[in-house]
Amino acid sequence: MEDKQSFITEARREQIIKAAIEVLKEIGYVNTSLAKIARKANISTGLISYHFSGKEDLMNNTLIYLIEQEWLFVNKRVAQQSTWTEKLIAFIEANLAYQVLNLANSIALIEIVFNARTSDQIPYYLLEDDEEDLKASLLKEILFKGQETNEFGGDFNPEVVSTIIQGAISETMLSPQNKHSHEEYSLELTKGVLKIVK
Amino acid sequence: MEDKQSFITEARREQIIKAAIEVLKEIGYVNTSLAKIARKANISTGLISYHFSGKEDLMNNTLIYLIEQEWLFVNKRVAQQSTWTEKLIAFIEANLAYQVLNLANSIALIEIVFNARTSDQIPYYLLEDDEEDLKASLLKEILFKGQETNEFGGDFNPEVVSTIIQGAISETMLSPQNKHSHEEYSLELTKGVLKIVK
DNA sequence: TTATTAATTGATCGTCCGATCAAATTTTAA
DNA sequence: TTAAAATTTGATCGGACGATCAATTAATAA
Repeated sequence: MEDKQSFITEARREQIIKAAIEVLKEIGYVNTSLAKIARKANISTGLISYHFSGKEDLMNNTLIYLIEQEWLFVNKRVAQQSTWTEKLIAFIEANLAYQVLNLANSIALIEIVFNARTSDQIPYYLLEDDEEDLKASLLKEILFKGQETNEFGGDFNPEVVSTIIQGAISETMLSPQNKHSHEEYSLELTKGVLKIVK
Repeated sequence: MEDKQSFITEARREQIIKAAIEVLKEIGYVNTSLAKIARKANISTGLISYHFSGKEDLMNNTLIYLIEQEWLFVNKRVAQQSTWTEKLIAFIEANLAYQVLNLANSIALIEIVFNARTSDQIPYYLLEDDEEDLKASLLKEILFKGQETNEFGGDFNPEVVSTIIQGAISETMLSPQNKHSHEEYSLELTKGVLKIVK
């Protein structure tokens, strides 16, 4: 039946995507080829072209997969909290935790974001997402609502603070801080953010 | 004479590097080739190989050039200030200003950092620099000294705050904030940072 | 001026890539 | 069981790449 077929196809597509993530992590976007992804997945090169319309399509689907995985993880933890302060802390901690727990995913995400481009050749990292980026929207919502309900102070710009927080989270991945552990960084970051919003 | 020769060579090398920066900005690292750089510089492909040992060598030299340009700009502005608070604000504002004034340089820097790799295949963005990164060292010094001299408060970790600031600066490039101008962002960011360190 | 060295060209080589497709295999439906 | 459809293989194609190098031109020094 269709269900079974689409199930097989879906499983194969996920297998290919996971192989792509591994290869991206190991050798980076520049050196990643369909042949190497096929070898990693123990399938033939042609099979990738059968399930994806080309390299670009595979990379786009891998990006979507990675963004969704991250979103599911972060959103789950945030949703468990009730106050905006708790949600804000959960957001930061969940992001940092995800990076540690899913290093390959985080690296693959970076490799794609900084190399893949839209059909009009604009790199994803210079794209103005806003509406499409669920994670960024969630963070902005937390900051806005926390301010509206007077749980946070009024002396900060939610848009700007949102960027600061996202930057601080991203930067952690890029600069391996030996001096302090991840827990320590998480603690210090939330402390600093609370100083800004409270 | 040697001086004249090395002067010509140096001029040619800089011409090639500047062409590389333009091409990197326009089409990204993945699509950048020596042939395209040569065409941009109106020279033959072989000439690039004459002045650089290969593509990798050219990219490494371009990276060094870009880092130095940024460093000269930022350090100059910071050095003009006397107090650590002034230096900290100058550091942030100079970084943001450089990105706006030298967009091509900033984009080319990103393209290289996220794609070029060391001889042992470690991507630069996962490298633990610390000592070599003058800009990062300067920021840490400002935070440390400001704390030592009690110009800043003691309730923050300089290493962590350094990462937060660098992340916030980098993130500005990546998320074009339409809502607020660069000046506004600069103002809000320094305000937030001062809340953390004061 | 002339011999030597430096700088530059552009054609060419081998390699790897993404994409294609006829053939083989497996799965599904009748 | 059998015909049809879906899945998978692996060889092959044209193209772009980085690198090389003999040949040419320009600059320098004697």
